[in-house]
Amino acid sequence: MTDYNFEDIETRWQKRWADGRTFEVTEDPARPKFYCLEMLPYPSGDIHVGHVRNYCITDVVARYKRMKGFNVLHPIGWDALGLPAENAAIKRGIHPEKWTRDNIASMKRQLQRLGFSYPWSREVATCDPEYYRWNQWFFLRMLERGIAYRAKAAVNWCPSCQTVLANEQAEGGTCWRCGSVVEQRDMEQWFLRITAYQDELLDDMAQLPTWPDRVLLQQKNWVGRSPGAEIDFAVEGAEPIRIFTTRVDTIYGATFMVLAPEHPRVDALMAGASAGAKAALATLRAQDRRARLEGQVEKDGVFTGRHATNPFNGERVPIWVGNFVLMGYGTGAIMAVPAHDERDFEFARKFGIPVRPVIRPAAGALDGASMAEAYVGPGVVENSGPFDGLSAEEALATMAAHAETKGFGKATITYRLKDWLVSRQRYWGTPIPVVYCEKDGIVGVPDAELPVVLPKDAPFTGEGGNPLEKVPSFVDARCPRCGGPARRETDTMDTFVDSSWYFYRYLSPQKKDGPFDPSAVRYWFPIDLYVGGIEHAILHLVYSRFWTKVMRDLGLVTFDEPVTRLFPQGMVHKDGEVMSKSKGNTVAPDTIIARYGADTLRLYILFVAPPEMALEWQDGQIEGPSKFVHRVWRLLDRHADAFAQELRERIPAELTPAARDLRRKVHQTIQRVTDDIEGRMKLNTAVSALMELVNEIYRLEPEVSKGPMRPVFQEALEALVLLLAPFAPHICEEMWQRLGRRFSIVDRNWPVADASLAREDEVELAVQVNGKVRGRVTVGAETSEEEVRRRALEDPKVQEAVAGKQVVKILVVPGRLVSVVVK
RNA sequence: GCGGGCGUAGCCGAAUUGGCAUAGGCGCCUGACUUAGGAUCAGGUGGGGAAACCCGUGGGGGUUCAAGUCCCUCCGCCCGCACCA
Repeated sequence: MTDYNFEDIETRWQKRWADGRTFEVTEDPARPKFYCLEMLPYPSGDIHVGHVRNYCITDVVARYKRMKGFNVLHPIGWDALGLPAENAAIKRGIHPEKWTRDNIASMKRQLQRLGFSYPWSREVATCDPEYYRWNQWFFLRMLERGIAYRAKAAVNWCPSCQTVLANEQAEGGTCWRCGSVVEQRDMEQWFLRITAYQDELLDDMAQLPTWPDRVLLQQKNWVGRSPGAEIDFAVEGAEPIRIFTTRVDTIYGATFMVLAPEHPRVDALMAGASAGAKAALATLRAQDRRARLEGQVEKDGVFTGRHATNPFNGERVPIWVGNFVLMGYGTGAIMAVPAHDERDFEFARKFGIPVRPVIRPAAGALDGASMAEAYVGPGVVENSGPFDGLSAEEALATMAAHAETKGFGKATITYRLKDWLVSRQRYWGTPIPVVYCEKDGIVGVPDAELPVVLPKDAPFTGEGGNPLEKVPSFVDARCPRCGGPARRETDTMDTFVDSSWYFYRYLSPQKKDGPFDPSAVRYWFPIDLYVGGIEHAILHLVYSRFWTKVMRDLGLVTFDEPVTRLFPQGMVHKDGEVMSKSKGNTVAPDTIIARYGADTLRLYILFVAPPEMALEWQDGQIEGPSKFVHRVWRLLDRHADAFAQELRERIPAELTPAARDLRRKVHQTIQRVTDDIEGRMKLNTAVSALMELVNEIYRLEPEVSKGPMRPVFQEALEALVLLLAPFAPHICEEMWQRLGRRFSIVDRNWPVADASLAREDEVELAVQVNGKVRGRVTVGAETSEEEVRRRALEDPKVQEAVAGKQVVKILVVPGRLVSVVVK
């Protein structure tokens, strides 16, 4: 007997895989392909358990698919640009590149230590100039088409990260990376016109039927499509003010108008207002923006002293400024219909503004003076001149059309989605490839001069400002058009640009004359499975969809969506909290591997919870999978070498009951493990099934491992090793070899279940009388329903329960139970 | 507040379509082997009860021969969204 020396076994096979280039793949039209993708890690320094979970899931699927005969692409890379590297440079004086490369090297060792089946020749690091040159190339293509543009806008500024952020990276008014409250600043910045694709982002969800609803719902909410109308309200002695509403059907009930405090017309309208009113306005403007955005501030407002005219009924309505109206949405101005909008109602009651119902609910008329809350349900339009009698729904279209005919409005659609702000005032990102020429303005760097490379000698002082600005050799440039002096753009790109298309680069990572090889894309795309954290639902997963659509319009790909199946894995918790560096509750995979081995860690992570659910890390729980691996080791260690020496014999036609039991369990397990991986990815129950198989082999080992039934035992051991291989690949390679089989198990055919062998010969049926189990009968699997019924009623316990009563009916659920109803 | 998900032994979790609740694992108990065991092997392990039986999937109600699963209602936890006109 030999000890299970996992360290020796694992390092030996990892080396063998590397030396044999086992997981390298090329396009092979003769075989079906499977593109198995995981979200690439940021090289922070350590692989954490969350990564391990993500990559264990994909590795099982990748190895399984390969054993099934698929040509599997399962690559990995590094999301290697970003702020932490630069902060390390400031704090510790290490260059971001060195910091990043060192981290990549140690994390790569950690991944290899886990035995993941990566084709390392395809490894991509986004900080490589040969990678980010294609960011620049895409940017120039977008610039040519007006998808990339520079504009002044109110943007989110993170004072801690010292850079601007995109809208979705400042959700809730806080920075996605550091959590600081962001400030609003008016700045000129670079944007990508994602809003040009907003309808497609919604409509193409129809092509993503296997994406989880919650992800699609989040994306849908984020795009925030609201059909409505824009209406111009005339203002006495000034230009009209345009409002946006989704309820134009209620416009006859508008009793006031409200502008956002930041609305550009407010100052002029209030020029003649009292000092008190101006002070009130200043108070509104000083309110915390984040709190305002989240509705945590009590509604407040100030009357401007001016009036507007409702174009539908010519009525004069007072113009207010209110803190609940946001400049960033619609036109920053609303018509307020307190009778039919909760917010307007609250405001109107606070300031004593009249409430006039114009929708009549089925339950009866409303009274504006006494109603306790706004009525927002359906009904019939009333008090609305020529539109009376229409349903509210009909009125929406009719009244918008009316406004358009009369020239004071039109039907429109407003979106919450804003263009993607991609410029960052930091060093460790992709330089935006443009120069500013005094004569020619903004000029793109010619393709031939790409990549624009980050200078190595930038000063990292941490004193604010982008280090690139302090590198004259970088900033001073020539205009490609006129040859005159020009200033190079020092902003760099959002790192979400890098991750928007990295999965194309894996296909041809060395390609010099383009971002990827189109024929490789035709072979490998779309991605068959994409596993990663759900926190990217509205960030990376929206940007990636957008990027592919842009690439399609550039003629680079022919499809609309890059990912067929998205599988967000659950988080890893410890002590009831998300495991994270900042919480200080992390578990280092290295420590676990040193103590238990990579195979055990992999099994534990997959076994302890279903992949989509939160996993609560509990130290003791790993003992189960650890014992299991040892049990497998001892079992194979007892028998493998002998089988390797023997001639392979056929399984006898006649089996002993024990051999029959074992064969049945083997084929049932093949069926279960295959179904569990294939369908709902229930990898936890797949591991359970393997544990059951091992328990059964142990139970039957004394009877089946010797004598004429020995080939059945051999079949069981080989099936076990094959089925376990995707989960615990090292020990299975070892055992496959010990069984006298050839390297490598990754190419072995996945076993096929024989349904006739898996079927039970006999089944025990529970017999219920009026819903209670009163007896049991064991019958052959093929017994007729008639016979089952008869046998059920023969059972003495059942007879007792039925005695003296009338049998109303008998239901037989094949293979399950018999239900007798009496009265 | 709105939307979605979840709630099963002491703990992590199983349970195709409604069909014997608690598979598998942890922990615990007993035994075997042992100088020893935090190793291994075997057995046991929802609650009550001497037993027959009864009760049990967050609480309450309903549909059904049959409910963890379907319906209503309440409670708790988690995740999204949240003054978006």
